[in-house]
Amino acid sequence: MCHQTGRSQTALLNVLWIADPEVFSKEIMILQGSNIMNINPSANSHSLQPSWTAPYPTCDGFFSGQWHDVHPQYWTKFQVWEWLQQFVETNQLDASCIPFQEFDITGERLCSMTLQDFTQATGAVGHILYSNVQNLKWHGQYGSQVLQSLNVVIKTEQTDPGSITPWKEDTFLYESSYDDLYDVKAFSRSQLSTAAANHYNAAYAESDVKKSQDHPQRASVKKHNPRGTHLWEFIRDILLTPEKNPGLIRWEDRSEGVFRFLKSEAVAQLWGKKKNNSSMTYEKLSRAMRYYYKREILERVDGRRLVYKFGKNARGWKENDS
DNA sequence: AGCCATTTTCCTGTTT
DNA sequence: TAAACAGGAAAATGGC
Repeated sequence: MCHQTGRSQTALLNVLWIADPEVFSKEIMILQGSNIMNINPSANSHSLQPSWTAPYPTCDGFFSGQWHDVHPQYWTKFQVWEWLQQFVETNQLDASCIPFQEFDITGERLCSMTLQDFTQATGAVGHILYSNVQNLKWHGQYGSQVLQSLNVVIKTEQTDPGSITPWKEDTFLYESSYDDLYDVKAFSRSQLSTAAANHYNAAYAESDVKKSQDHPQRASVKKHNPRGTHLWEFIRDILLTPEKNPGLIRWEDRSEGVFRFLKSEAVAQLWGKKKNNSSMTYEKLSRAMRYYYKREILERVDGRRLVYKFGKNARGWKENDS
């Protein structure tokens, strides 16, 4: 298979996990929404010089004219490339995994590619790319805003009507119940890598509101819980709540409580935001995580970067826990 | 005011 | 080489 970084195993798992096209398209849309993607081809490690040279039309509106607004059949070469780049980004793959030169094609050609074409071009990742294209071809939301699409996708995940408010631009500002008021807009626009953060902040702030409304006693501060929510609970809650977790942390082994940070710095930023600490980093967050080993809230997972496992003193992460 | 749990910050060294 | 991991030390934080 193609060359990968040390993340090869987990990257593959990641890809397989994300095979659910609905989840995948949601992630794409969320990430796309914050320009997390680098659309400068020269910055890509592949240094591909695509044949398209026309500058990409400027987006005055919120993401108008980008690949997700258009049926893949009508994608330009740039849009195909953009979609691929997003795929790599979302899955934290090494860019060398994808032979970009094989995709110097228009959307029309892309849509005509068979599964075999994809697997020949990209190996094991091919079937995911193929299914994503098929999904976009037949079930995509086009012609308008990402946000509209996002709402649709979120609605499809909504099992408890009324429990989730669709995420909208104008609902960025939330009144949070117990720990802070997120100026999500100001925060997320200024941070790296945080379309994820945008979405997360909105969802997280809202669920805090809901939690305190439903369970006022839980919102009250418990003994020696100086900051309202412990770090491990914050991490757990991201994992347990898909709408809070647009590709930030992912289960590696759900039943064993093994999980992996996908966007470690973005999570740190969010933790910092929650604690009103703009200088939080993954390095500092991870030090706090390591203290949990001794308390058996976490167990070590040797040899796997960014991977942790809940320990016997961590509560509420198991599937049957409420 | 002081104690305590829980980080946060900083650091040096090691591993991947 | 960069990023992540390890863990000591000390400071900060905020509830009790």
